[in-house]
Amino acid sequence: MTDIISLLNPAQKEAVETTQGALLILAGPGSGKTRVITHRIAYLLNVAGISPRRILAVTFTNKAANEMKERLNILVGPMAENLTVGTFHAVCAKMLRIDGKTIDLDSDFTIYDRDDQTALIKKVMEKVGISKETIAVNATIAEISKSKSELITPAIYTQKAASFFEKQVANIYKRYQSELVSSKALDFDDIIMQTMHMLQNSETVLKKYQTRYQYVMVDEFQDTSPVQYELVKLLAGSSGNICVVGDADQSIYSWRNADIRNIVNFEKDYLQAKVVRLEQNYRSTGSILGAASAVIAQNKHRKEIKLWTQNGSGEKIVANVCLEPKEEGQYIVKEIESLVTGGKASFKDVAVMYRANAQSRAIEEAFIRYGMPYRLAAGTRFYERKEIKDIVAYMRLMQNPYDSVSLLRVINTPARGLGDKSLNDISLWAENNNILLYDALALLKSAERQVTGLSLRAVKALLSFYQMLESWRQKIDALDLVGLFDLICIDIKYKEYLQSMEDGQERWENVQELRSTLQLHIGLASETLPLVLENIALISDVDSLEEGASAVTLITLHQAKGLEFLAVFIAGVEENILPHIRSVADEGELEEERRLFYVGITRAKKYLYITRCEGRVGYSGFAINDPSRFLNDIPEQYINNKSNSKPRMVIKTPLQYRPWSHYSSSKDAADSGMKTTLNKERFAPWDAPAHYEEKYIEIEPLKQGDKVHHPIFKEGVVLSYKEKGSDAEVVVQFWGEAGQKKLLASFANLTKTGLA
DNA sequence: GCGGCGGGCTTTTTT
DNA sequence: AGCCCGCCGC
Repeated sequence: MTDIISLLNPAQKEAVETTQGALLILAGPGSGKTRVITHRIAYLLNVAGISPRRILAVTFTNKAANEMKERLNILVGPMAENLTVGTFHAVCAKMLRIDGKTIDLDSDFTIYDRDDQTALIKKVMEKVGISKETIAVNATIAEISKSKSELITPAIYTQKAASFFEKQVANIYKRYQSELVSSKALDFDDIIMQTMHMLQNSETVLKKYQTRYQYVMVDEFQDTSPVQYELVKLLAGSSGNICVVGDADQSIYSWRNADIRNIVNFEKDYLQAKVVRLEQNYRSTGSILGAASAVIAQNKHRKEIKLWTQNGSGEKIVANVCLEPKEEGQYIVKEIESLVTGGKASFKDVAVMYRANAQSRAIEEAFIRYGMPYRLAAGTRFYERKEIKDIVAYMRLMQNPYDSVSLLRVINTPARGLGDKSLNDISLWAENNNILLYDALALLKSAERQVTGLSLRAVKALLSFYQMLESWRQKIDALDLVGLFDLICIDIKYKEYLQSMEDGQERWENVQELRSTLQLHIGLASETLPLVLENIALISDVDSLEEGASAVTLITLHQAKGLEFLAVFIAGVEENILPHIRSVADEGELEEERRLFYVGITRAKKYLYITRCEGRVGYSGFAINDPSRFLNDIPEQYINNKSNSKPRMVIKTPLQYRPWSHYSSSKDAADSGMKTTLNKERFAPWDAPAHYEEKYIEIEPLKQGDKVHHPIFKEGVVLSYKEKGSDAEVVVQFWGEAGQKKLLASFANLTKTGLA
C-alpha cells in the first residue's frame, strides 16, 4: 500500500489520505482522478481497515463503475466484491427492490426508459384531452423531469402552476404519476425521487443505509441533480464522511437537470470540508492543454483551476477546413490512415467526436468507403429497435402484467385484429369499473363482456392474448430466460411476423442477438427477470462500446466524457453546430457548449485535429456555416490552421487497392465474421464493388472572356465569374440553343478551351 | 372496424 | 429508423 501512495503526487496523496469528514476533490481533466478514487478506496480498506460493505461509490455510467470495479479488483483483490459501486440509478433501484415495500412499491417494479415515458405521456395527454399541438410532448417530459429532480410532486406543482403551460403540465403530471403507480413502473427520475421518498419516509430504512454506508463517494459530482445531491447528503448524514469529485468545467448535462451549483453548495453545506485540487495533467501534450485552457478561460462563471503539465508541448493541433461533410469524413479517414501507416497510432487509439449524432452519418460513410474499421456508440441503439422493444415488452409483462405501456405496445403486435376502437372500449370499460387493463382481460371470460360493448371478434382476440400470457406464466418457473424467450417468439410467431417485412432478416438477427445476450446471464446471480430487464433499461450506449477492438471510435462529445484517446478528431467545429444553434441565444447554454468543446479537446493525449465545413445540409436545405467562435480562443502557438477554401470540384476516383487488407487485426475481425452484441463493429465487406474516393480539386478560376466547353451545352464564353465561399458562380453565353446560363463551377464541369 | 401503405417529419446532447 | 397521419381496400 505504501508503494501505491508513493506513486501519487502531493495533491493526490492528500485526497487519498483524507478519509474522514467532507472532502471536495476538484479534478481537472487527465489529473488522475480515477486513480485517486480507486486508491482512496484501497486506502480505506487496507490502511484504515474499513469493511468494504461500508463503502458506497457512485459513478455516472455503468462503464465507469465497471472500470472502477476492475481496477479495485487488481488493487485489493476479492474484497472489491463487497463494495457498492454503481450508477445512481443502479444503486437506487437496488435499494428500492429491497425496501420499496415501505412506500408501497412492489419489488418487481418495471423501469420505464425514455421511449416508454414518451408513450405514456402521449397516452395521458390523450386521456386528459390536451393535444400535442397545444403542448409539445418533449417539453412536457422535460418539465416533469425537472420537477422530479427538484422533488416537486404533482401536488406541489399544481399549487405553483401559474402559466398556461404549467397548468396544462400540472394536469398531465398528476395523471402521469398515477398511471405510473398503477403500472407498477418508475421512470428514470422516479428511481431517484422514490428512493429519497423512501429514506425520508422510514426512519428504520434510513438508519439501515446510513449505518451501512459510512463512506460515500460521488464521481462526476458536477453532473448531479439537486435530488441526487440531497440523496447523497442524506445517506452520508450520520457519518459525515462524504467525498465528492468533480470539475465544474466539465459540466455538460444541465439539460438533464444537473446543477453546477451543487459544487458551491457543497462548500456551504460542509463548512469544514477540505478542498483538494488536482491540477497536474498527465494526459495531454502542452499544446493540447494550452488550447483547452485558453478555450475554457473565456467562460465568465467559473471557479478557476490552473492546469499544468510536465509533458512536452508536443505537436500542434491541426485545424482543417472542408467544403462539406463528405470531404470532412474523407479528410479524417485519410489522416487516420497516415497516423496508422506512420506507426503513430493504431485504430483503437483514435476517436472521432461530434456534437450531434446526425453528424456521424457522413463520417461513417467515409469509413465504409475506405473499408476502415470503426465502432459507433449509438448507431441505432440496439435496445430502442422496434423488434427488441417488442420482445422485451412481452418479457416485462411476465414480470409485471400491470405494465400498461408494454401491454398496449404488444396487445396488437403482431396484429391480432384489435384496432383503436376495441382498445379504447376495453380501456374505458376497465377505467369505469376501476380495474386495471390486465384484470379487465381476465374478467372477459365471464359473462361481463356484454357490458363492454366489444365485438365478438375483439373479445376472442383479447381472450386468446390473455390466455397466451397466462400459459407462459404457468410455465415460467420451469424455464430459464432463454426458454421463456423462445416460448414467446414461437407462440407469437414472431419470426414469421418479421419475415413479412422488408428488412425482416436483419430484424430477426437482432432478436437472435438479444437471445445471445440473455444466454450470457444464464446461471449467474443476475439471471432473474427483474434484474435482466433492469440492466436493459439502464444500459447506455457508451457502456456497450467493445473494449480492445481494433477500430476507430465514433462518439458524441457528451458520450466521450471520461474517456481518453491518443488521437482525437473533433468534427463540425462550426457556428450552429458547436455551439449548437439552439444554445447561442443563452449565455449559460453557450458556456455549456464551450465546456463541451473543452471536454472534447482534453480527451486527446497526443494528436488533436479540429475540422469544420464551410457548409452542410441542415433541416432547411444547405447552410453556410462560419467557423466556431471557440476557434478564435485557441492561441496560434498551439494550432496549425490549414485553409484551402478555394473553389473546388469533386471527382470520383476508384481506389485501386483494398485499403486495410494489410492490417491483420481488422482483416481477422472481418474474416471471423466478428459478431458483437449491441454496438456492432462494422467493416466494409471485402468484396465491396467500389472503394472509391472523391477528390476535391481546386477549380481553376475563370475570367470574363475565357472560352469554355460544357459536356451538354458545348462551347461558350464566360460572361462573369464570382467566387462564392468554396464554390464559384459562372455565367456563360453558349453558342448553341442553351443560350445564357448561370452555373456553379463545382458542378458544371467546364473545361477551359481558350483564354480571353 | 381493421390493416397496410406511402409521405412527411424528426434530433442536441442521455442515466 | 420510427412514428404519425391520411388514405384505401377488405
